[in-house]
Amino acid sequence: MSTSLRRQREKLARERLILDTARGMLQQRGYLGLNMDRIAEAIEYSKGTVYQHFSSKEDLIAALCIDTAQARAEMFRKAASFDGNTRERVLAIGVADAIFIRRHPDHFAVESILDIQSVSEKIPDDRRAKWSHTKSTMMDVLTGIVRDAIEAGDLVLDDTTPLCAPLYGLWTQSVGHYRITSSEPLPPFEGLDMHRVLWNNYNRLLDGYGWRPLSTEHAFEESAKRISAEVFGEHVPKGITA
Amino acid sequence: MSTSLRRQREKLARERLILDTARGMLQQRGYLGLNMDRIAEAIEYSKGTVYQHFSSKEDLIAALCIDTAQARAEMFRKAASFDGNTRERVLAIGVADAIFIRRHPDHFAVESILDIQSVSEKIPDDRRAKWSHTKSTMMDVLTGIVRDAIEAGDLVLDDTTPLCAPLYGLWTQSVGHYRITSSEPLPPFEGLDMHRVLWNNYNRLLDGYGWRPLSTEHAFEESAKRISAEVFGEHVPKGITA
Amino acid sequence: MSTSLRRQREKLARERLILDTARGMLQQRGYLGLNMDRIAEAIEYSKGTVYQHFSSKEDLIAALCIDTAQARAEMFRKAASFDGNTRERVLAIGVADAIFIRRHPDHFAVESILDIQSVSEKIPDDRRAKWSHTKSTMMDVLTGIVRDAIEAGDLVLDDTTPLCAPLYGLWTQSVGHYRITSSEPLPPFEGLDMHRVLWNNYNRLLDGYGWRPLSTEHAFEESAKRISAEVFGEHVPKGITA
Amino acid sequence: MSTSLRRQREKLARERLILDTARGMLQQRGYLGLNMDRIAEAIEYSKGTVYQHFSSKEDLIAALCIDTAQARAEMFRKAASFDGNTRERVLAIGVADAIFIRRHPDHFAVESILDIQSVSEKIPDDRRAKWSHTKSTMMDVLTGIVRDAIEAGDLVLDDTTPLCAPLYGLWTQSVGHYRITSSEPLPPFEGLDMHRVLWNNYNRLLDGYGWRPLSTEHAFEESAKRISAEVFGEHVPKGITA
DNA sequence: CATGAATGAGCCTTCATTCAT
DNA sequence: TATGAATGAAGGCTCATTCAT
Repeated sequence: MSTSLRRQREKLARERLILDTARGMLQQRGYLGLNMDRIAEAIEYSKGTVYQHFSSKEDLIAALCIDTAQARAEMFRKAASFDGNTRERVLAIGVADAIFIRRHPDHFAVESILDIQSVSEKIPDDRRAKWSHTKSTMMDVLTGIVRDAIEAGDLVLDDTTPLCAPLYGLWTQSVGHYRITSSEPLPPFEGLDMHRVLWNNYNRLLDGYGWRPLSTEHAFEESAKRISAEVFGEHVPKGITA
Repeated sequence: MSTSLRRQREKLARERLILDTARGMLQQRGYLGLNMDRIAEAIEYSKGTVYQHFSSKEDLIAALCIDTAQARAEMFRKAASFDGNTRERVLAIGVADAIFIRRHPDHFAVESILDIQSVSEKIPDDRRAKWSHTKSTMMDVLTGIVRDAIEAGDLVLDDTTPLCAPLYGLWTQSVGHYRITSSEPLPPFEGLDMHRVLWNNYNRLLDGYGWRPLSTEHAFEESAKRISAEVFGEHVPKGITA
Repeated sequence: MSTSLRRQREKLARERLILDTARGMLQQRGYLGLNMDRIAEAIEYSKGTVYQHFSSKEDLIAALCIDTAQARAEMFRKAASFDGNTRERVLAIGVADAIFIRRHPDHFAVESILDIQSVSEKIPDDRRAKWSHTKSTMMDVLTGIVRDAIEAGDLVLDDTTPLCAPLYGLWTQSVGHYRITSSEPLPPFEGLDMHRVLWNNYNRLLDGYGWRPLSTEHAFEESAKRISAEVFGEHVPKGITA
Repeated sequence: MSTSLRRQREKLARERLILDTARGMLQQRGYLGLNMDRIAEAIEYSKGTVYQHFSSKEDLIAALCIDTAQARAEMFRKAASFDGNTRERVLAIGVADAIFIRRHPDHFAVESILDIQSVSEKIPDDRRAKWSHTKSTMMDVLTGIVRDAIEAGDLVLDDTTPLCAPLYGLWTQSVGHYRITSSEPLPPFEGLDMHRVLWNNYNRLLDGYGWRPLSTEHAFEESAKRISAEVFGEHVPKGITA
């Protein structure tokens, strides 16, 4: 029946509305400022209605996280499919992440809430499964690039180094960079463009792995510009180019 | 008078007791699981007594953070004074941090609480000042090593690269590593020794900077063993050596 | 819909219940004896419900004050419209106030709480506005009578005497009388009917102003009886007549 | 022994110190802002010491009240002994009170605290007795003047009017004036010099009683100036003269 | 006598969740 | 299905008072 189809659509739209509202609140007032009353008021529906979509506050936060992580995964997928050499493609991930952080500056903070045990245990199983799946999807994209690089001979890893090692280097830097820049800058970093330093460190690390072409052999800033424009239709994020 | 000296000692001991108890709670139940009632009950003193030491819950958390950060700074200082080349000394910091993380697996989680605005604004000025000072101290140790490396000719940085750039690479990896390992491991990393991967990435990054001696020129695993033993009187942390 | 109308009614009834309960508590145990827990218990609703009506303890006290002040204003309005000469009308206000004090012996004590700065600053803006408005309304009634008296030639004020001067004389006596009688009576007043003394002093003051007819020219006790009966449907308060 | 005499002196001095400190606190931060911790800190003695002087917070407040009331009684006594006619002497009390209010603007607020039952019942018997005695003393001075006035033929009261009636008119106005001026001024009173209005009303009331000489027969403003200067060594308080 | 650490009842307020309508 | 009034456990904080030293 078309009625139920319309209902279906409306339900999805309301779910979107709740998520977007909650995200805004989280950004502005932090975890402690997020509460079900305020959400209900902001979306102009009742609290009961919110609970029809999300079984608990924790469930809502998990949904929020998954929602953003899916957007991130999609960006990574696009980045990985950039038409260039493998080193360009791995850097495309870096570009994607820089853009993502700019778009969702609060994502990691929300994510870290899910690691709190008392929160985590209230997430329904189906939601938890979806969360795992989303993260896996994201990692698969990344390991795919490394595999391609090895196949293409751009990267050579010795037997004791796992496939994901270079990825882990990029990953830790990205996460750490997010954490560090979300506090007050420490004196030695004050006034510096840390995004740029991060980008350079990506290259130093990959150079250290000997992933070809090295940063001394290729103008990756040019690549970054092309990736931003072609893949994401945006200007290259501040910091990646001088 | 000896009486007041004893009082002084008892006060310090109780402060220790509160901090240790609170730390344990934070580890087990997160920020929301930490509450003044529970602490008072656990230490078998009244709530009022807790408040005589810390003016608010936030003040207590800040004190907790400073307490651990001071231990970390002290470890960094010791590491930096290791009698070896500059590259060994910078890796000594990595060793120190690995040991620190093993000893205080919850530190960064606590630290991130202080970045929440609603928390931060309740920290008394004197405590806040101490917190800043502790962080600065720590960074000074690190920049000192880079300066020494440049002076000794072990490291050459071009004009566009700030002094702290290689540090930032290590720093982001350390922080990111902590964040990542505090959640469930993702599939590609499952079963791997991520400490070891981290340690290798430190070396790859420094190799990428051309910081001499390169990891291909020196057996840093040996250095790590010596550092652990000589500086910290411990076995080298799991992961740094194969 | 009739459902929501009933809800509306119930809500108002509960608000009444809370106010009346709180008033009783304030009377019996003072500001410090008024607490939200006790109120909730007394009305047999939960604390949360009380807070759905009044956003804070201070808000509740303000509401209490406004509630009673509105009753007072209404009594003043009725008194002022008494069909008699202007001096009778101004005394009608005195009669009204005597009845009011008998009905609400605690009102001024509550009112004085609102003057405490720490209390005042927690009153929400809308409530504060209503409070101001209520007080203004009351004063307008009073100045109206003076204006009428001057117009009718019953009262002549020289240039240096403001319109509200005789009012202020009545006002201060009323407020002072309230304050004084709420403590233990002092020796010279012991056993006396202070209401009667107050009433006489009203007349002496108005005589001092030459407000016609003077108390020597008119039997105001008779007027008081009529006012009590006709305007308020009550016996004249004890004290006004011998 | 002279030692114990010195002790005695020191004790009295400390009692003064505590009272003065407490008074200041009450003025600045109200009843809720007055607490034993803060007092002890301010006087730089320990809490235990404060409790050696006053058995409870309520006892302290009562002592505070008595202390100020004694000063007031003393001022009244001086005023009553002014060398003039009885009407001048009764107005001297008004002048005294105006000066008193200027010196101790918070006195009545403190006094009203003692009327709260839960406070009152914690006052030790000896303190309570002293409080009663102080108030009686004050009233005796006043009734003395009325008695003198009747004896001198300046005032004639009919049989139904108690001796203290005119006094009560002044008293209520004084107390009411204090209460009213301690809140925000209401619109009709805004911008007016209410002290002056009060003073005029004193005269109107006494004129209403026919207390000779009437305000039309004598320049009481001149008397007020003399009283202020001769009795209290101060300028006449603002308001009493134009 | 003086001290001040310790106490703990008491208070205000918040907010996730339920459920009758 | 939507509503939102009602709930009540939970938690942060204060402060008068006591008492061992």
